[in-house]
Amino acid sequence: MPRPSEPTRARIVQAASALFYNEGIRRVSVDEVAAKAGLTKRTLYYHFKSKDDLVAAYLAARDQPNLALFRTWFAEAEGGLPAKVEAIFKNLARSARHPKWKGCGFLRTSAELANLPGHPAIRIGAAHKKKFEDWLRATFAEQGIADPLKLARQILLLLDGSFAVVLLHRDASYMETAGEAARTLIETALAKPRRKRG
Amino acid sequence: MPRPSEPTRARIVQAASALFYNEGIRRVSVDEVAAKAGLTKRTLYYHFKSKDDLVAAYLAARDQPNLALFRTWFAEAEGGLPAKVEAIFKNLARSARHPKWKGCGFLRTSAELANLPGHPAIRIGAAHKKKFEDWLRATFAEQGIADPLKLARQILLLLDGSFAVVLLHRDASYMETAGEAARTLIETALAKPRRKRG
DNA sequence: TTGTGTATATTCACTGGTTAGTATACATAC
DNA sequence: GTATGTATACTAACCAGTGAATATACACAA
Repeated sequence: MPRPSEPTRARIVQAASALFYNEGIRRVSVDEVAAKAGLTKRTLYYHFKSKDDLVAAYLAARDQPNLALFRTWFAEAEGGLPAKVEAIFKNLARSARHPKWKGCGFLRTSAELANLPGHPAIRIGAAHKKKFEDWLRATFAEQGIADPLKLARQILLLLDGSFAVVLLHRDASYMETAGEAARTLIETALAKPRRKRG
Repeated sequence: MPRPSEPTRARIVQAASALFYNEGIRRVSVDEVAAKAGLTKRTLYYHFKSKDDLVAAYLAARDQPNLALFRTWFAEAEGGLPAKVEAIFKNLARSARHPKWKGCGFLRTSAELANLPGHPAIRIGAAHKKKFEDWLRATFAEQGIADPLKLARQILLLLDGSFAVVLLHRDASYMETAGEAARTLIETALAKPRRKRG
């Protein structure tokens, strides 16, 4: 087992993240990543066995920070469940108004690599979205919502829909519209009987 | 004014559409498109001034047929407004279960070209989605819904969200879940007073 | 009917640049 | 003196776009 040089590896992932997110995966060459990381391509290939491997590392590094951000926005919001979920959308809208914002890296990667269904990076993206969905589901279940998985998936659909739509139109207000829809769905679910709907 | 050779041009767009949709825009070379169309690259460049021009033509060719399909699904569905909108999602789920399905070409293009915000192809995609949104808005307005634009945008968010999520997970059942959410939102909007909500 | 000019349409062969990945050698640490 | 880590220099393929020549069709004059 080789002991990997973590600072170097981390520096490469950081450079790759910035370039892949800003320019697109197929647009960015391994040479560019190496140059941005301040080392040669050959060194990069010492730490990563292929470009695909590097792409997977780029998304893996985004997994936990992204989830933590969503959880923080939820936890710090005032109000009940609908307001706390809607706060995620409001915070996301604020992020999306930053000029460097370019959508969701996981979704954009799955769109760009749609011809390679089993690609490691796509698997990491799918796992990331599943974790978010499961966190929402558990949160809804705690609140006694009748079908927490379905509601979690509907919120996820609105969230990922707003990533896609805002990227296309460059109009972050769609995220607030999605937040209102999420609020409506949650309020409707809360108004239903706790066990199973009839 | 040159008289363009329409059959040749159409054949190129057809070849480009299949390749760009299946493999991704940056993955596909102009040589591949020319080969698939049965002519040389130089001939292709007689009909299109650049690859970007060809990408724009690929999406422009999908605009009207896609909209017509949605309108047909809506028109042919039984039941009231919620059921007719939900029918769009059900039909989309059926399409998405086809093994060659790879998401929404407009959204995937905007994801792949996110580093080129003003790209002609992105403009065509944005216009396409606006047309769909406006058709929904007009339909909702006819039914006396209080805020038809907001509801239309929420349905669009669910639709584009299902494109993104189903592409990532390769699980078309998310489209049916999105359809249920759409139904809930429309039923809630129909239950509200017709003019403005208080 | 035949010749000729012109715009449309197509091909071959090429350029200059880029790309993922590698063979080999060298450095550094312990 | 051996593991780890870095750099130089290279390959073989690919890629967007172009220069120059040619083929085809059709209008119109002789």
